[in-house]
Amino acid sequence: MSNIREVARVAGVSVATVSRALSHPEKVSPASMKKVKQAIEEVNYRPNMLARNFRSAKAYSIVVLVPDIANPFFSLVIRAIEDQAQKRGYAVLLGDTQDSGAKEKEYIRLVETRLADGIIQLRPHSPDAPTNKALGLPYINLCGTEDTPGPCIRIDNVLASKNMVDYLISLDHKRIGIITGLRGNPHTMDRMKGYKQSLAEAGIEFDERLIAEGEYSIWSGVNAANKLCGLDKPPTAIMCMNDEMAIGAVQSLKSHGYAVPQDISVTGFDDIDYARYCDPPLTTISQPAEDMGKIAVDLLLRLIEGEELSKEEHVLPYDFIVRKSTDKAKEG
Amino acid sequence: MSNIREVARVAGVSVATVSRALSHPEKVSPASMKKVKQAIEEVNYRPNMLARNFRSAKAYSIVVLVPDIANPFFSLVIRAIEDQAQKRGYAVLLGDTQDSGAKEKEYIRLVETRLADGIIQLRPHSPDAPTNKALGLPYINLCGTEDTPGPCIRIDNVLASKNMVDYLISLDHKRIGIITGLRGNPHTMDRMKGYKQSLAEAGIEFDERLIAEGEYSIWSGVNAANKLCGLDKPPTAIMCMNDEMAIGAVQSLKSHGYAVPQDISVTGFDDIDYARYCDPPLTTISQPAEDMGKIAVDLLLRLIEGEELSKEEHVLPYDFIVRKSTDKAKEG
DNA sequence: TTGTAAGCGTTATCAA
DNA sequence: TTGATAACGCTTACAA
Repeated sequence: MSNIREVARVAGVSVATVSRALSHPEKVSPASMKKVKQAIEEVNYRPNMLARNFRSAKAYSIVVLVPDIANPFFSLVIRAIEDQAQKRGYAVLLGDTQDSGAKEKEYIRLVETRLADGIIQLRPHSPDAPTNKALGLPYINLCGTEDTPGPCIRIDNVLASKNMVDYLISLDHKRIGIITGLRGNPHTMDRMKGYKQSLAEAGIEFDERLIAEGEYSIWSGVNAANKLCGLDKPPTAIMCMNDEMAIGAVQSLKSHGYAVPQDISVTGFDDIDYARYCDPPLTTISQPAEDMGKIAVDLLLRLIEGEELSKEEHVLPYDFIVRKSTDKAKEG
Repeated sequence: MSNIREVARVAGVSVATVSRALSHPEKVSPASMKKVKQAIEEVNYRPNMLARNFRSAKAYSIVVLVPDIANPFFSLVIRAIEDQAQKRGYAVLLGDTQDSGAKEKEYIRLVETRLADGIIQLRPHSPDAPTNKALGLPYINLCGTEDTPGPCIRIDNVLASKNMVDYLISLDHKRIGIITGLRGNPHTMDRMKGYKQSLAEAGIEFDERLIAEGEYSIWSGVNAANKLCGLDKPPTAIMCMNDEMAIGAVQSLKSHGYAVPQDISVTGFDDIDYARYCDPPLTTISQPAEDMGKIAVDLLLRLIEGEELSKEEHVLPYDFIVRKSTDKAKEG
């Protein structure tokens, strides 16, 4: 494979001139430029970026850590990250952790060993995650919560959740079930907080029995809804902490003979593509996935370029989307 | 940041010994090993992989080109690719092309400039794609068709499609509509071929009017189904070339007052997660996404390591999955 | 504007 | 088993 020396030889100039022609064209005379270009053509030269990166001590790549790339909401965000990163000249290293601390660690090592310049992590902050010990590395948290230390980009989950319950209450619902994520998950805690706030404001007593724990998968939504169906007095509305669980819940309710929304209203969270096409289409919260991804990249690159952002927080607006999965409560 | 020289100095050995201690531990005496390990701890040394890669002229990373990461089937495959690549010591650079030739080119350049060692592309072969001109680079095609040149991993789309139509015919369907992808797409062509084969074998005449063109999105499935609904004699079954279009079709049929499957049967392709949870759950073809991803990585690494695989083809088995979206035809 | 040459951190060759 | 040293391809002072 041809290298810069070869080009210099063919062009009849020095390697420095070739290097300059490529990186700082303004510092090279038109005559040299032409010779260099011709030589590059002639020997079919492709700069060795491995050498350039090594020399400049930058990898021009960022790691994106995600618990599961198959989650449709995450893949939307990642698509935006990839796009913006490429525009800014960075490659995206995909780190699908599957919630494994070991995998997470390996990706952190990529940054420690200079193979990547920084990390964007999609998931709420967790105090015992390896990413916390790697502090000092350029790191941006995406989709986190208020408790996330360092720069983060998110929506206000408490508020969004409260909005949703407020809306259900405005439809005269009083027994509002909730299908949560795992108890310790910060999203779960935030969204639960909004749920409780809304109930409290409306003077509705909080009822422990109306809570069913899931873990953000469709299947867990089915199970949780089964549990709520089995109550003496099932809820007239169920708020789910994401769309997948809502889709599972709807399926479960139907199989138990309940019509959605006539008998029971169901709501989701995230507004993934399928929220719009399932039956009935889901009332849900839409997070600005594309903006989040783009902002995350821009912020991370500022960190990589040495800027200090100690606690920059971007709380983005969300959309409240009403579709057909919610209706007036049957009973007063 | 500390380097190998620093470690050598602290350990009181030469840089060569430190390097060997890390890469070829068996060539180092226990005594030196111990000193090196201590020194590494002491100065908190992390090898600079940028330098290692440069020196060894390998990036230890592969590019995965995908038309759209938000497609659930692709994300399943990518998850498997990431997992296997990490196990083999390679990083995955995500290239979401959005069907843009320009983006595709930039990722090919990553390989040409040594920043990546090879490419796995998820999508059928297309004669005018930039990836074809980049021949000579380690390249594996995934989810392609029979026409794909070079090593590829796929299922037999013609056969799978024929199986599906055979099944519908066995349920007494005779007017079987088909919602296709874009006409020129090799998957579309293969699956259409299977459709026609099955009809021909059953002695059912091919009817141009029963074809509706989509482009593999939910929305296009809605549109295509709208068209089929408008026929004088709508089909009694509709085979869709992927699950997304099937989900869209089901929604359209319902909104036109048709019950699925009582009035019209619908089938999908790919068996994405939602196929199982939509209403009704889809009869579909399941592709072995995980095996495909794993095999692709193993094959690509063989190419990267210099092996010749000129035309290795892996045609994997698929599963035929019967769920509730198909039923006996109403009329004889 | 151009060329010479040092140096980035590692690995590998060779000699001891 | 170890150490000295050249080399990988590029960028960039510095000198001309």
